[in-house]
Amino acid sequence: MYRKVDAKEPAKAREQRVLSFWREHDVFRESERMREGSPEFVFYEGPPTANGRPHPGHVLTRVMKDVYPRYRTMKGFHVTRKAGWDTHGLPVEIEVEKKFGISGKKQIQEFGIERFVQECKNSVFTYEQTWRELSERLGYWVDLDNPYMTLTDDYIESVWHLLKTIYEKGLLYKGHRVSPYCPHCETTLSSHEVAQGYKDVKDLSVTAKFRLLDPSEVARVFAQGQLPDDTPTYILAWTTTPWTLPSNVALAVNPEFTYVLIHDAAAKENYVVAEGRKEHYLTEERRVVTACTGAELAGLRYQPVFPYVTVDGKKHVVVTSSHVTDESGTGVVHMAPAFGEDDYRVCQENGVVFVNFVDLSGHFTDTVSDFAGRFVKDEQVNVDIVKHLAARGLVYDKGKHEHAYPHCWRCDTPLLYYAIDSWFIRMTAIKAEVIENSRGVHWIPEHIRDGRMGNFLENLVDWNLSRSRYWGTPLPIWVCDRCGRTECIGSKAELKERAGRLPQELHKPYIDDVRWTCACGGRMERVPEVIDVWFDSGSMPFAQWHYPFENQEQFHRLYPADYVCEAIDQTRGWFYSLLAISSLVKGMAPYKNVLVLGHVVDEDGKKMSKSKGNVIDPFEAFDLHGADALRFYFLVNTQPWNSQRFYHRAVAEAKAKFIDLLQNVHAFYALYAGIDGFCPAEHHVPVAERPLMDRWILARLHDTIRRADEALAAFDATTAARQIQGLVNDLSTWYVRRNRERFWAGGMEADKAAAFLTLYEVLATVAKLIAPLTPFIAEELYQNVVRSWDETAPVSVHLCDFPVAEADLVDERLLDEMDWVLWAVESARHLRNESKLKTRQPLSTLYLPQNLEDVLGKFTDILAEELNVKEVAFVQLEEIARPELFLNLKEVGRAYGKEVPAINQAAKQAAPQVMAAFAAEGKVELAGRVITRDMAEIRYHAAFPGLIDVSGRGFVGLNTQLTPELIEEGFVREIISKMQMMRKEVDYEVTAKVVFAAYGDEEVLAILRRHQERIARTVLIRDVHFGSMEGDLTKEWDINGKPLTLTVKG
RNA sequence: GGGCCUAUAGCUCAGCCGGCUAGAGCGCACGACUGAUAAUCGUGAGGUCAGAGGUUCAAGUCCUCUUAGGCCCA
Repeated sequence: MYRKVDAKEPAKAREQRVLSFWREHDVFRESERMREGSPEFVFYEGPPTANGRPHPGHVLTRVMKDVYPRYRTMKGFHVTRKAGWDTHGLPVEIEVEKKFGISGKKQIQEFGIERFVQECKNSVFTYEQTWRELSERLGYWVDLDNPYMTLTDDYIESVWHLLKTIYEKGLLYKGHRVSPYCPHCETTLSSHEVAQGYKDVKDLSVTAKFRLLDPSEVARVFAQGQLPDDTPTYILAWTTTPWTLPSNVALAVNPEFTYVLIHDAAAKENYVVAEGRKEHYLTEERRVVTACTGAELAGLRYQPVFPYVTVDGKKHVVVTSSHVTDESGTGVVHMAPAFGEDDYRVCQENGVVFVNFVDLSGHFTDTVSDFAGRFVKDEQVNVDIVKHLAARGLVYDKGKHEHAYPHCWRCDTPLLYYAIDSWFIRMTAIKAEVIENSRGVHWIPEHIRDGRMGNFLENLVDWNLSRSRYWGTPLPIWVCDRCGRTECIGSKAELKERAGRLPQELHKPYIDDVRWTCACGGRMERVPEVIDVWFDSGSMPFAQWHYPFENQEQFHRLYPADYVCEAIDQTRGWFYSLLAISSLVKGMAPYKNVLVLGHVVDEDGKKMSKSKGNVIDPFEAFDLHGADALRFYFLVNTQPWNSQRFYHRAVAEAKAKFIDLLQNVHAFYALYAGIDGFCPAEHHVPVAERPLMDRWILARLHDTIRRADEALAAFDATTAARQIQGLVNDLSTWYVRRNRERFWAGGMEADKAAAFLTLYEVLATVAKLIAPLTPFIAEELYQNVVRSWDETAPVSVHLCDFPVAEADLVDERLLDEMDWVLWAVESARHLRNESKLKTRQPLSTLYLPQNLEDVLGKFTDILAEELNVKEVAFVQLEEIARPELFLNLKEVGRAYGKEVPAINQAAKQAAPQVMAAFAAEGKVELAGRVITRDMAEIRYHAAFPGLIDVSGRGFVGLNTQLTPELIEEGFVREIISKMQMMRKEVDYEVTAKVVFAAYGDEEVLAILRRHQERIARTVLIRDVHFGSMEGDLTKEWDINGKPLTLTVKG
């Protein structure tokens, strides 16, 4: 009935067996089914993208995502675990571009948008099988057969519904965003992409002259004294992008800076620059006339350097901005709002007009009549622009400027900073609410709340929703080409009502063909953008159920989440997008508990990345150590929000210290329970009637259940894992080791039954206790220990309830007392070690403090056996030891010099009360000198033949005097030990009786004869033959220095 | 440049509300045990608690600054 356990079986084989068992009995689904109707523990799965291979970090995430749902299921909750896939976005497009060797929008258009989009769709699930396998091998239970996928029409429709809700609240608006932009690929680049493409280049730079208008105003600001009011005054501004000058609409100065007015006597004109830059603009001909602050310059109007900006509104004025520095140029920055993020912002803040004279391919529009159609980053264009200015006397200076400028990582084209039409969600309007919602969330670790997330929300900006790409959820906004009327569509039904038809799918390019006629007679056409993929994933609480079009009940039952978990980089990613959308639509946080994980790093604490080549393949780790070992390592190693080092040696260690240890105890139990055909149902020994050791390990067990339960309830699996590891370690290294003999006693006396029952109860409970943490070994243990005889028990450990700590079994006092026992054992072993007398040599007496008799008295059997002594005596220290006041001569010498000999003499003769006084007060007077604690200590010497050890907790003494009887017994133990080793080496069944033959030293043989019966009983010997014999194994031994040759035969 | 986290033995980590001589595992050396046996146990060596200053009767722990590393963002 018990399967014999091969503790050396590779973990992979064991786990494969468990996996097929789970499949066969549909255990995962059953675990959900059996809790239907129970309170819901709501878990949201953050969707990964399946077009890349999983990384060790994904293993950690999945472990932490799995543990708590499993735990809660066992605690009686229903946990819906719907998988999800994040399918849209630029990374997918780039994979397809790579596959077909194309790059950039033009080539995509040549490739065909329909074909491109279909290829994206095909590529999305490239690694789905690998991800499935990862989940399965890891024992990550999630419903991969009914996942939500962001690319389905249902999902998109739900997202549209959310967008329309936001639109109707007036929070969705169109603006511009200045982004790094490649005019060749006609796409914006992410900061990551930009960072890849910096190159040092020499660009033409120019310091242009902007003539101030309104001489009277200028005269008022600068009290320019004797200079005629009509002296032309120019503000100087330096730029490395002359092509932006035709779009100039303002000049920015720092309001805090001082600006000086420099008069050039030769040219009879004035220049304005920041004071911090003035030395670069002074010559013999020039002098500083006067100065004013940047703030005072604000509002001055100037003559535009090009005539193209004709739009009505505020333009060509001096504005202020604190971002202006005086580290280069003139301390004045020319503003072209379409071509710089700061420019755009400053112009917006100051109500200055917006113009853009460069088309999407980077060429001047017709408005710039002198340069129309020319590419702005072309060097000659910039030269021509400068010449054009120079011809009109508007160039102060020109030169070449070398700087790092970003280039497209794909096509090497210099990037433009370029204002793109963008749709925004006005997050700033609900900022206070978002912050409040976040503050109500239980962030784990807590510092995320006010730290990373809190700071991020304090600096909240509007959400730039649109992406001018192809593969994504289309922004459902239609605009009339005549009257500009806009409409946001919130469902397929609405779309059909407007357009009279639906596209074949809600993706580009199909959706772009859906048009209708506006009330004004114009044509309603969709804006070209798709949306940020973060909006997709943040919509999942709604869209995973196709809410509100279907599954209203599911949605309401499963919102908000009790638990989500991702790595820390999701703070501004998924955690934020979920929070933002929920706050916008529902006015509340979408989750209650958020576990934020650290990153998985390599052995040296470096990030694992493909480029460094230090990524450990998760599958290799599964094969090598097994999923349980991986899971346990991640759980026990450190709290999961710290970064975790991951390397094979560390996982192997976790396996050895927990999985293997437990499997060893399991093997031990299976072996002897098998031999005796032990069936727990057939025996009953009340716990109160079991030996102390049994009561102790049960107390230890139930104490651990309580602690582990508390920890898991608080999302602290690390503490739970550590508690359980401690239990398993005590079980193996103390309980089983100390009680082995009870399991191989003959028959089935009450004591033996108690031992079996106790070990059974512990193992059966541990199986359930570890089920959420290490589900494979838990199942293995449960099947063999419980299900092998109890067919009424649930089919799988994962269908069981979590163990309940029984308070009356947690005997705190007993736990405390066993701590003292272990202290005594350790101290005594230390003495054994010092005495050089091996444990097989019995000794007469172990001395322990009398005041511990109450605590240790009932454990004398255990102590005597463990330490192999005949007697445990509880005594006063003074009875067995003599104290000595031992001086630290170096310290005493430092204080009292040549008086040391006299003081030392006094110390050696110190009366007991002197020593008692020193012990109590830490100082005493010797030979007229004060001896303090740092100068002396009290040492104890054994007053009996043996050793003594005195520590803060108490003392332990070991009598090492040997008698002939003790020596003879030592020989017996030695002979038994050698015989057992031989049995093991031949590998007889543990119950097989054997024959031994012996010859050698007469004294040893005499001892063997005298104790033959006892030896035979212990070693299971049928017959001892004195002399030589043919057998299975013959060995020559050294028995305490005397030769003995043994032969064994089955 | 801003923010967050981390720093304790050769390595990986504990260390509660500030409180006895700062612990564990691994590794190393030595020893032991043995019907779990490529398992197990003990002992030993190994510490500037990153550095400096402060608060306190008392600081690894609280405060300030510095240094180094990691992460997020500009």
